[in-house]
Amino acid sequence: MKAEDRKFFEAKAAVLKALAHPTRLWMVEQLESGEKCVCEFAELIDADFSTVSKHLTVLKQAGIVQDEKRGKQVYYSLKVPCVLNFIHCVEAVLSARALEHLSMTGQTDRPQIK
Amino acid sequence: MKAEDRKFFEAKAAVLKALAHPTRLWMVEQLESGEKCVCEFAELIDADFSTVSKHLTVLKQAGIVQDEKRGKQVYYSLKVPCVLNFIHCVEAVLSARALEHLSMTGQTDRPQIK
DNA sequence: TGCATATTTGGCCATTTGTGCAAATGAAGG
DNA sequence: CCTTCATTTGCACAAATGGCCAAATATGCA
Repeated sequence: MKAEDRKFFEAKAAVLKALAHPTRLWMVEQLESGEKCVCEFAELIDADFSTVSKHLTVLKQAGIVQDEKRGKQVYYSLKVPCVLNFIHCVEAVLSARALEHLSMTGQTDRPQIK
Repeated sequence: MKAEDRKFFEAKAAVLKALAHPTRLWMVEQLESGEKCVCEFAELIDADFSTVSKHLTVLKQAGIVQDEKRGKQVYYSLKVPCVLNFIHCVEAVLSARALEHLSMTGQTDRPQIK
């Protein structure tokens, strides 16, 4: 594999890595309905402000969200909405896996997406 | 956030995490053109067999690829082809970021990417 | 059988990641 | 200027990850 190709794969992997955390994934989905400030996120999940802030920084560095300071608050919003599409594909992976498991465990339900 | 929701986000994040590595991402893209055995991957990149094998195991656990043993070799193939679509979205994120860098280093105002 | 080939597994170690706490920054309004 | 509120940054530490080596496992063939 060429060095430039490697760079490209590293860059793409970095974007996926930013999304590959339950809290950050949740944040991205929250942003589907519009911008939110850090305090709103912190209120919805039970985590330290600094933790929330750091997760948002990771998403921002990856180029997935953008921030805007208005007054005392910082508002985050989706910068590349198509990320939502592929989260649906991730759900397809889970469904495929669930089907397999189903036939093994007999489970019939699965958490709902809102 | 409810416990079941958290589980769901953890599951989705786990799938993304499996893809969030340059080597594994490369492997998935290689599979676009059809199944490959472990030795083919090991040959194409310069890595230990055990390393290649472990990466493939991660992808398999995530439900992204499937394996089939035929003779002495184990062939891996894509199980959920739609993952390829969202890799394209990842590239869109990179493009947006590249545009932004351009405008930051250039003389004009920064255009908003939506 | 026994041997060669293909792949997986286990151990070990360096590096990265996630988290909370405490301290620092920055804006708004007395 | 001083205080307050919202957010970020630095620090420390536990946990997870990636990589290689060596050993184990599995398959096909002589």
